[in-house]
Amino acid sequence: MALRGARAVRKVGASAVAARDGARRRRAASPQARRDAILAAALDEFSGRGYAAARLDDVAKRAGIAKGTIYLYFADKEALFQEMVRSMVNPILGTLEALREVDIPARMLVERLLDVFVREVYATRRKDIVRLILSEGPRFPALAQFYHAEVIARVLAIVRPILQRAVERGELPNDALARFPQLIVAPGLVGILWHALFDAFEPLDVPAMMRAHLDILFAGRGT
Amino acid sequence: MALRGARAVRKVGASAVAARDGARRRRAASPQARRDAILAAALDEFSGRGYAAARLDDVAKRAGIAKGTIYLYFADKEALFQEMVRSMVNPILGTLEALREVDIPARMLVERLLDVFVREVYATRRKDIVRLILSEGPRFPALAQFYHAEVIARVLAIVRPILQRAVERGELPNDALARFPQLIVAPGLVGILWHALFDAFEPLDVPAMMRAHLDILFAGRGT
Amino acid sequence: MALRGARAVRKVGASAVAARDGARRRRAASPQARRDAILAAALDEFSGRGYAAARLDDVAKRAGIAKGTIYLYFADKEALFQEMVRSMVNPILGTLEALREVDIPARMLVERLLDVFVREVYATRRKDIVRLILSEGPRFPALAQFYHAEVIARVLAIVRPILQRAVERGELPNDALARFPQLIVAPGLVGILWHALFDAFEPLDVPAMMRAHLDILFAGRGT
Amino acid sequence: MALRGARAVRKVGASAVAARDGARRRRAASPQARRDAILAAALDEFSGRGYAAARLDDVAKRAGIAKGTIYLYFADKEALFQEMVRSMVNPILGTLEALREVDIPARMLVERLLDVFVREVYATRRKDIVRLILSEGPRFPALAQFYHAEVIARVLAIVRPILQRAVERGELPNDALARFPQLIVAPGLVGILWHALFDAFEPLDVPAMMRAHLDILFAGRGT
DNA sequence: GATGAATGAGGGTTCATTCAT
DNA sequence: TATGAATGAACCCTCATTCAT
Repeated sequence: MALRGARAVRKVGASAVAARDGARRRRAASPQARRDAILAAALDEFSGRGYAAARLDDVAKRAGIAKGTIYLYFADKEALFQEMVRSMVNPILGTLEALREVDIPARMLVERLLDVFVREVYATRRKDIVRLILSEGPRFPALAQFYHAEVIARVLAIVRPILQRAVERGELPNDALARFPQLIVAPGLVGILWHALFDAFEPLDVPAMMRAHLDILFAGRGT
Repeated sequence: MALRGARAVRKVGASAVAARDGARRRRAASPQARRDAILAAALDEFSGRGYAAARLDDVAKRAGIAKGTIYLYFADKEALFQEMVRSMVNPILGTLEALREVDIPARMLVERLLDVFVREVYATRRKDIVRLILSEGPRFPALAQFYHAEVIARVLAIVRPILQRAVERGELPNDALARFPQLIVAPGLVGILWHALFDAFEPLDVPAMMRAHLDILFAGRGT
Repeated sequence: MALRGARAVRKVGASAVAARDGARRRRAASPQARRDAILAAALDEFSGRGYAAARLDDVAKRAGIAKGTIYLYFADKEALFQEMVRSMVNPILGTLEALREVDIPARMLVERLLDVFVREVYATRRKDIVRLILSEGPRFPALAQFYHAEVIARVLAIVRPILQRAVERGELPNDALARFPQLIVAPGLVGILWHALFDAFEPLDVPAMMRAHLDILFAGRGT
Repeated sequence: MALRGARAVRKVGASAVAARDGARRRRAASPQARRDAILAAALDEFSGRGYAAARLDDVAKRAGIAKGTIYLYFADKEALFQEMVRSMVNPILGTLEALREVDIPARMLVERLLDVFVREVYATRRKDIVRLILSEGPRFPALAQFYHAEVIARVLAIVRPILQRAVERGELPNDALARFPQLIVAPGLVGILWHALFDAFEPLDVPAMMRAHLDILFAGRGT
């Protein structure tokens, strides 16, 4: 108590920019709004430092709340992390269902898929979520499983039959894509990772790369 | 599991000798051998837990040495990490140079590239290095820069002119690959990440996917 | 168990209403009734976990009120604890006065005392109060003093002259009991503590032990 | 580091008297000596504050070591507590065996028992151990079981047959003590608890009380 | 060089207490 | 008066780093 001044010193990392303590908040934020603020702060901190190095102290500061408040909304650090990821992934699941149109030409399907990816993932904070899943997934099997079941498997289930039919109809030169639809989004991952790692040294025009990717997938079959 | 057991009290008494089980013999290992043992142990621990969660204690145990010994070879945890990555990346740089053959058909170049990737990266511990760079790179800009400069930029420099020439000669249906050679290895990354994240739920035959990828890149142009 | 479950996130939303299960109805309980409910809940929690480990949160849940309400009735955790003890001790003080009958034979006095102990203390929640005083007393000198002044000293003041007179009249073989009347209740404490600690391993028939104790105190002097 | 001065302030409780930080210790204390120092400090802190309220920080200061050092010798706070209790109880187990003399008169046995109690328990730190077991036992069933099995049951096993024989030989006026040998030590517990709770208000001559107890147990049968 | 006991800053988590509603 | 979300000090425990041997 008497030490307040001294103890308050403590070097404040860059992530503490948003700190706003000292101000008696206690404003009438709805529980949902407060939960969302914590999730948003968590996204920043987790994607900025990685799960292990992120500090709940910084999450709290960034969310404009006290550290203990986090525990009113989430059981612990791990739960906060996983729920944050899920909260970012869930809204896109509906979008995926919109792709489920049986009689669409393969090319149109792939175009839509890449378009959704660029606009809903690459251009948003979701690209950080994808990076977090790729980085932390091995330590959070539940999360990897969730992402596989809810996103990957679902997309594959939609895409595979359509590509298969396209192969049978001769719309595709071979069955490569039908057998490995993962190839469709591979450049998307490269885009996300390149952006996080190498953009400072050599920028990459990811949307243009995605279009080039499309040109390759449907080469010579008219644009 | 064996590592977990360490959570019990580290008995300080005479029984501590037995704690060094699994350790290499106490023979007078050459400094180089000892350094290599530390690097090998570091690779295991870092790729198993991630940088932040890896414990130098475990690295030491795995290397069969005392914790303090690590500091005789490396300045600190971060230096160990970075030097470990570099030590894994360096040996492949020579292999890359071998690709520098001016007058090679584009397809053959790409085939060799993918082959090198599968055999020298995907089938080895280097796949873990790639994962570590992708995961930890944002926190280690020096490492990202190193990897970009020594591997990425180098490969691009080799590949781009050859693809460019192939385009000019009409060997490729469009210039997509020449403009974004990143597309060549994109499936490789997917392979590595899928293997680490989703193989338990849905296995993926990565070599087969790479061949399928090749089929797409050079579709209709004969196998 | 039910309390343990609380460790999960305290859901903040609408579902919080259901969290008040087991709680008394929301009728306009009189302040006295509410105070009593808190005291009863406090007894349960304090005697179950000890002072330091008891959580006011759990006291509130058990009393069917909100945590903050406790502070409308008690200054803080310590005050709640001390007042709870006092509220349990006070009712027995009258009973003690009933012992103050000047011309009673020593044996009858002791019999009554032990009988009161067994029926009013050992057979009731007051045994937990005694345990709490014994356990926490050193950290709550005010409580120890209160208990000594209100119970111990009072009983001693009643008992001593009667035993003294019995010695003088030759009704007792020696003055041991007159000098140390504490010996009368010593087995009572053993009964309480044994019950709390060792009953699971070796049950003890405390009332029978108290009768045996009486046989010893007045050995050979007829039942 | 830069905060050293400021951080060092922090109100220092009475229990920190033995603190000696600042002085580069690292002297050649044997592991056993250091372990013992921790156990001694733990005894002080636990018996002074109770298990829950004792701070490992204070234990460390009192032992003249850093906080983390405790964890080199004990798995966690609970292990420290339990091992401390066991380390205090174990040395007396041999003494108990010395009581195992088959053909000893009942009175002599009881005298020895009470004598051991006064000299080995009441007059030593072991009285605090007994208090801790009585206070914390319900929260540490393993400890209660250990104490019951190693001390209580053992003493009972020694004492009961001898008392039984004494009853058969007519050396005792009744079988009360043979059936409830707990009555022998009951005053001992009262002595310990009184000392901790009420000595400040009304001192109690415990050794004298034990002798008076003996007078009662063997009343009229000669001193 | 090698060791590993010791250090102590750091961070996750708990919970008594406050106070706006 | 009653509520319970919010607060933040306190405390257990971990682990990178040091250094006497």
